Amino acid sequence: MSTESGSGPVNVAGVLRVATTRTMRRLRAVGARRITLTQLSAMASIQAAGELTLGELAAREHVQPPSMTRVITTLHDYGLVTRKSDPNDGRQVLVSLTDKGHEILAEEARTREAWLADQIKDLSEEDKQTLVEASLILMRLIGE
Amino acid sequence: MSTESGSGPVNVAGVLRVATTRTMRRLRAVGARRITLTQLSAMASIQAAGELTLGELAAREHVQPPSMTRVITTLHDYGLVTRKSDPNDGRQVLVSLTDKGHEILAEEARTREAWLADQIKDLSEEDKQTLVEASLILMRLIGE
DNA sequence: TATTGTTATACTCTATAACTATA
DNA sequence: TATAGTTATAGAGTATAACAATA
Repeated sequence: MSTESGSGPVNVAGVLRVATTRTMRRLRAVGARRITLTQLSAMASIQAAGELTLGELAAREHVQPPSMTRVITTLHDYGLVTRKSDPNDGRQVLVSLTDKGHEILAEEARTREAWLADQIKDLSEEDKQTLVEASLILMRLIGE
Repeated sequence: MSTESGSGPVNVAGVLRVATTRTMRRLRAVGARRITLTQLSAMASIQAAGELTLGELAAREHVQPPSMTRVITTLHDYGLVTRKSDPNDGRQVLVSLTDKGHEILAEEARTREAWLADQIKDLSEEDKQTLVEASLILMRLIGE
């Protein structure tokens, strides 16, 4: 967990934790106020899958089913997702995006990331590459 | 905001947002259940400063004063921080860690980061370095 | 009057436990 | 009886608006 560098051993986990915590706070604070980060993330997963059960979605997002029920209920109230019973197994609920959901997802993703993208745009190509690589390492690390 | 690479332009902000969101979820979920990430982060800032006002602390943590009041109230209830009026300006509240606070901070930081550190330990030195560099770029980007 | 912090209020995110419906 | 999802409940984290105390 320690990496030697110019100034001695580095607590990688600690540095990463602080950076992640503060980046999340900023991303939340900067939000467009219509769709939350959690909802956006869920919608992105639904879009990627096309259609999937609530349980699968909860697993992919690493949250418990009751948490996902809430997210989906809100998105359904907004008219952004559809829910229907699986014809083969009435216990399961199949979730997908509505047309409006696809539109809003694209629009929100742009708006939501505008601030971050704006900070990033002046970075060197090398720094951008570092951020992308670190993101990929993280996704691998946390199992997604 | 786009970085050309082998497979075309990359949405750096988007990739980073997803990675950050999921890493935070994992870090919260893995927590030791006594002290939260927010409290831990506040305590680390207090320790770094030695003693500081509630307002300064809120600014460093990028939260509003009422949010920090809550965090400090909880930590005070736990006996981990002291609050006293600034003798030179009765409006201000000076916050510092108690002995127990220092102990718990050290212990919690270890426990809390253990999971992440465990994932990280098998990475190549190069990947570790990438995570550290990305963290530093992020901290610079979000203004801390 | 301006500043610092607190209280009141509200909303999101998340979890666990208990319940319902279906298999 | 086992599984998928929902409802009930609770606590953390955060914000804005209104207030109190001090300068």
